[in-house]
Amino acid sequence: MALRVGNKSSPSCAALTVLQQGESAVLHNGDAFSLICTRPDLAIQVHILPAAQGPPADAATREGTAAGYMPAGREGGAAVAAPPGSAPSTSHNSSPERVVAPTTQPSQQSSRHTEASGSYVTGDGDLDGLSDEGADSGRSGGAGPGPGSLASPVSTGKGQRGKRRGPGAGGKDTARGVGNNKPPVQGLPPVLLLFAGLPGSGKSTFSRSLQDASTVSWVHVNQDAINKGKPGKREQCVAALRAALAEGSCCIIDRCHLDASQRATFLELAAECHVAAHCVALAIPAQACAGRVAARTDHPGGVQGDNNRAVVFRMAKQQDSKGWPPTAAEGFTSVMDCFTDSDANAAVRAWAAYGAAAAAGGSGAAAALTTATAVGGSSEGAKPVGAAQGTAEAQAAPTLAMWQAYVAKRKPLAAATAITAFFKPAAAKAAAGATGTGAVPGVKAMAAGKAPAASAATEAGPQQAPAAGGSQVGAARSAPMAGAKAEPGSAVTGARQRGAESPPAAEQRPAKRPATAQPSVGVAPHGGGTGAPAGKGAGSPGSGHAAKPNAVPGSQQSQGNSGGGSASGTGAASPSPGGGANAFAVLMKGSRQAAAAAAGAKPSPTGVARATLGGADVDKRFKLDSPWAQALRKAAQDPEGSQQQVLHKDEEVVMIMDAFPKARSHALVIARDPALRSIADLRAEHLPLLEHMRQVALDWIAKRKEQVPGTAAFKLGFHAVPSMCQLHLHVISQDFDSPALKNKKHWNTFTTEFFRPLDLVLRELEGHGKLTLISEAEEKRFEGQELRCHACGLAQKSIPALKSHIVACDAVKCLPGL
DNA sequence: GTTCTAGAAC
DNA sequence: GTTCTAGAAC
Repeated sequence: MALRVGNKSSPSCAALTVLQQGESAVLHNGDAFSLICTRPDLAIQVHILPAAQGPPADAATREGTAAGYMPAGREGGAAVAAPPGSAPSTSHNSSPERVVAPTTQPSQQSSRHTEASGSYVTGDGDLDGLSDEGADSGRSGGAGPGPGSLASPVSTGKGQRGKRRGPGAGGKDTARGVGNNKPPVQGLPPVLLLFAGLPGSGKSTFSRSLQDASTVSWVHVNQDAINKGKPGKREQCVAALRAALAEGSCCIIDRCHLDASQRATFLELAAECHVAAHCVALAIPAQACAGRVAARTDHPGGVQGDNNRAVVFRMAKQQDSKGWPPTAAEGFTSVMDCFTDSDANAAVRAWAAYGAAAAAGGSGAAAALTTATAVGGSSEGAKPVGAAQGTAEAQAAPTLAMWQAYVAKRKPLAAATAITAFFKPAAAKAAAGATGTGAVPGVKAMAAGKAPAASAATEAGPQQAPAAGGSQVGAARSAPMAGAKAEPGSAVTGARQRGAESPPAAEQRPAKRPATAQPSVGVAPHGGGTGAPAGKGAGSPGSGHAAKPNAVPGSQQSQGNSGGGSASGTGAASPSPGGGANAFAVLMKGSRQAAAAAAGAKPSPTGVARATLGGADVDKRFKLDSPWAQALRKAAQDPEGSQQQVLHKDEEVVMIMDAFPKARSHALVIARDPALRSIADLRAEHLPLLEHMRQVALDWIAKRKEQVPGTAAFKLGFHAVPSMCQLHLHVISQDFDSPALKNKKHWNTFTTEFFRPLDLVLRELEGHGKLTLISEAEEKRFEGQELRCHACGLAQKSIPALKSHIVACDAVKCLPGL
């Protein structure tokens, strides 16, 4: 089936390419709607889905709030109950596996999982997951507490709002796991819930919240306290879990689990016990985790205090190479990605619902189906997926459905006309094989370089196994039960098997993209790939920016706006089945206008959409009218007249060296459009320009690295509050070795959230149509933050001390970046 | 954005 | 003595 849409460089065209190769893709057309395309059996289906509603993810993490989840039901509790039609679940194959892994959390989590400090090794119980070398180096770093500090007598039960958990009525004293005094529910299959996340990501808090909120028996096993309240061995955890599962209790295994091999241990256990293994990945930004670790005083493993900040940052840098993020392909029935505390809250609520119906005497399976129906769409043309009713997987369906509803709600906006998800439908391979349209080389690579693949599927009929339904952009990713693999040859199995092959290698993921402390949101699964590989040309289809719009306050004007030509109307509308060419027509009809309209942007007389905050206001806020602030504007207009070396010049941009470089290599790519005075003027229509700016920067970086061997990694980004008029992209090496870097503000404007990485700017523009400016309070906070090494996180007392540290810091040499 | 200055803090 | 901060001026 031949469909021609757009041009070769358009994401939609790329999607069609995928379709024609037997793949499926999910397009998100700005704010207006999402387009789901599939061809599981070579019969292309196109569905226009209403734009998901709801506010963007909260800014809790952006603000660096401490862990501590709100009680279940507080934060839109009712809303997550999957209002009919509100969640455009599209499911078709049961296990759309993400092909692409995240970046992200961007930045904070990248690189190899090298050494961990002694505190981490013992404290978080990953002793068996670390090399001796790593452990040793960590210990030598002195970042962690000594063995003596591990003597915290209390296990995971401590701090539970005053309640010391004891053995539950149902025999919760499983080894040394801590139960919640609730009996196992007859007939409710236990599940194993594996947590993964950095120290300080909130794993234990999650456990306590879940144990409190749930009506069924949950046993919390934490290696930090498995040995009579002290850190123990993995084997002890396994034994405790085995016992608890045998008793019918649901179990939580609370370890960092950044390493896939460590997770495998517990997946094997789940298989052995014939229970489903689910994962909750707490991908909270490392900066926030470090802050929590620094502040806490009651960690049983002693991973606490200011000295352990560095532990978090080190682990964050290392986790990619160890198998982060967790994927359903590993064997998890689902993976929930939590990027914010709100996400975690929702996940708690979702898991607290597990077994609720059964506990109340109802039918878990019926509840599952009911919930699934609520979030599912019609099933025209979709084949039912093998339901696993009666299994833990089926029982978990309401949980997953709630999560999917939450994800759909929290992520109303995805990348404008960008492909955000790929998966191979089960039938595609077979069909492709039958018709000779199998995937061609490059498809997987393309997908691997793209944004994080959200769970995507086509239709989730009421008769389907709810747990199998992937959400439109859900962060819950389904996979087969660890202990009950789907039948060979089934649709489910096919998808899963391919999924298992799909996760890109760490080096393929965009983890090396500019790191950032941007703790916003998270919408896209796993932090979303920040897009195409750094070297990818601007013409690459769907630049692949992760569908992870920043959770920025004040950007809710787009909420509820599914218009822009979408025939789907309001968010409550049901997905439009079929659609076919019409859908594509709508897709291509003014997607940009739709996005702009949704973002509330109004075209100016010059055709440039102005910020909601008027131009004059922006200028006043940014102080762009000062005479001294016009240097870059003049350079844009008259590059030759600039005193700075012109590195590049074309009709759209001028690149010059920064007059006061804050690193050995520090240049600016300046937009020449006079209408672009600052980032406040950016709109979705400027995405191509930004891609061009990126490419110009990348080209220069490549040359620079040849000229200056040993140059540190580069990052690209904008200052949240620019001082100089005219939009300019900073291109800066991470050595920060420069006499012009003199004070705290200089440092923090490049190493805190004041620095807005290009990737995140692109993402926000894709998702929201414009950028949300930080408040003056945030501006001051960022500028005034204490000095910390951007690589290891250690605090420094002064700029001279910081500079000395940077020179000696090994972590600087391993910094991710371009 | 910068430099310069003065005073405070270490 | 060194460093930081704030304000003024550019």
